[in-house]
Amino acid sequence: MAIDHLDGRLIELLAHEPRIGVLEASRRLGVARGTVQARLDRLQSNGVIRGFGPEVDPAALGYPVTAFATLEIKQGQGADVRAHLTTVPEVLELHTTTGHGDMLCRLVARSNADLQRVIDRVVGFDGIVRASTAIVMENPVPLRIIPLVQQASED
Amino acid sequence: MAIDHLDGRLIELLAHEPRIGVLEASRRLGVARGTVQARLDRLQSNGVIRGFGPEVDPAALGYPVTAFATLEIKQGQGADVRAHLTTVPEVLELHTTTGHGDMLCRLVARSNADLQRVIDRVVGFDGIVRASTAIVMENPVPLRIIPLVQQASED
DNA sequence: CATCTGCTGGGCACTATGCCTAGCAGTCGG
DNA sequence: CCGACTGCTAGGCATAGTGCCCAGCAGATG
Repeated sequence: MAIDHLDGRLIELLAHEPRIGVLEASRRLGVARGTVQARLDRLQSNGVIRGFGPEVDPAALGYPVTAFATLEIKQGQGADVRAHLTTVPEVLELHTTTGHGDMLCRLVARSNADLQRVIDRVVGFDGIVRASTAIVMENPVPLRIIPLVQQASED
Repeated sequence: MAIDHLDGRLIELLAHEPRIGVLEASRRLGVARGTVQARLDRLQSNGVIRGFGPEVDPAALGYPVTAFATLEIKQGQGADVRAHLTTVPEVLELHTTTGHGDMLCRLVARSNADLQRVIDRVVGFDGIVRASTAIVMENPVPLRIIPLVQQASED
């Protein structure tokens, strides 16, 4: 379940040079090719590595504005709200949380004006009582995993 | 800058079968290999596709608890707080947002008890006035981009 | 009309892949 | 102490994909 140091180095290597092959990776890590292949297989069937999907930048697609919306949901309407939000392409992510606000979602939009349209679409649904939105100005730490991998591989 | 329908189909294909090669992709899309190669190069130098890094699941690394923390920052301490949060491996993401002088960060932890340790470490810093944390219970919509790609490729 | 750009379809040498084998070191329960 | 088991090494092999080239052709543009 936990990962060892070699796993950690492999993940770091893959994160740094994603299009690298198994053979090249084995050279860099100083181990046999079969070892890298076996580790990769294990990490993937473990679920540690979910996949190698392309990381698409919403800004480059024409959606430079990101915001987080906290939604308050009417009791018992959770499933309906989830289904509704799933149909909105600008909703990139949705979580249900503890606390008074029940859901947190990440939105993108073409502009600040467009964000209004997106929010209207998001909250224009019966089960949503109230929404409060925070627009992202800067992203000092973009989604990262390497530091955690390093910590996890030192056990 | 914007992407066309072929770009969209290519990204979808890559998202669905990440380890696919250029040749196989060209067969699936019914175009020449050189075309796929050229599109991929363009999407990458465009910044639309940032990379193909491995998607690591924090839960599989032993960090099954996710939380979002809203931080209130003392005026003028922003840079220091950013630097501090960057050093905490459990901080996966950090945004500065509009609203009452705030930051929003995504945290993970080994357990609910461990989350307390992480939060203490995060807020145990001078520039942070107050923090409110929402623990994630469910993730009905995991981070996704395909619906947005589809919308963007229809123009 | 000439030029440019993007796609096609093909060819080439080189390299990586997937899959196999055999040997060897370390671990663990009996 | 032994046998079984697991994980790594090191190599071989056929197949397939890659990177890089070319000439031709269609559509858009000035």
